[in-house]
Amino acid sequence: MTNDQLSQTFHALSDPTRRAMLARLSQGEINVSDLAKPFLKDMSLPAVTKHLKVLENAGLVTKSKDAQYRPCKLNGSPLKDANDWMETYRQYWEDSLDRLGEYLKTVKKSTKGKNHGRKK
Amino acid sequence: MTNDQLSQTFHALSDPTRRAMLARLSQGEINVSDLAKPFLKDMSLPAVTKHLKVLENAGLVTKSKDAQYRPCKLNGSPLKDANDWMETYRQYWEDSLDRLGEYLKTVKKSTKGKNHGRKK
DNA sequence: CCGATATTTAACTAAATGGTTAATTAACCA
DNA sequence: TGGTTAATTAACCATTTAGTTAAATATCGG
Repeated sequence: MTNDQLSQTFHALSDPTRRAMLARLSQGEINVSDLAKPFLKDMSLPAVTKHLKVLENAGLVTKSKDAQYRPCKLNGSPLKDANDWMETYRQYWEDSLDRLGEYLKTVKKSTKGKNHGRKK
Repeated sequence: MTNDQLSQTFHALSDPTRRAMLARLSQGEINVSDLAKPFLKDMSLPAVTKHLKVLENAGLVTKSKDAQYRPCKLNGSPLKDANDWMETYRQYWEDSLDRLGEYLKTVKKSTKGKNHGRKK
């Protein structure tokens, strides 16, 4: 995996376990073992710790200390950049009844001629 | 990598080469070797083909046929689900001057007492 | 201090990723 | 037909990932 911020964020989101952890964290702080509980039928605690580490490395989760507990907190700020990146593609998923956009695409295509878009 | 749709989409976005390919594709259809051109100083053509495959598997790119060329087209629709997923976390990255939200977090914390949030 | 709980680290393994070069397939065109 | 271009596939390799079990660390509480 590449280690620029945006790549790390998208990578962290590319796993259902990690997304479920974020979902739980969106309801409030929770320590590691309580956070892990729903996943322990599928994987071990160290496996959960590793997923948590991926989220931490992406900056999506921060841990603090409370006795032997490690309360985890969601930090959404990396999602802002991810969202900004996606925003530039919005027109490509919104129903493209944007006739100007459609028209321009058509024009571009028809100017290509028979040389498959390469120089003569 | 997990193979549910959303995971595949986020995974596809978690690489700068693939994001650059999408950026280029957002300007219009382009065949494989023209799309590959900017990357050939960093990697071979088969490497590009593989990245393209990841984008195809995620449904973000479709290929058609024009003689020996394979024009590639951006398909943004998988980004809709990704965006919808992120949307539910918007409040966690938008500047939280949402005083109600802040207040509720505070309350939750203070009701925990000394038992670290566990049952008696 | 001691035993229990919470969490992390270590050491290992199987499978996936991301790249390579060489070979193959497919279509054009002179 | 035969050479050229476009693209994919095959075979291979190094590194990373995602999991495991077992051991280590840290803090609480009696």
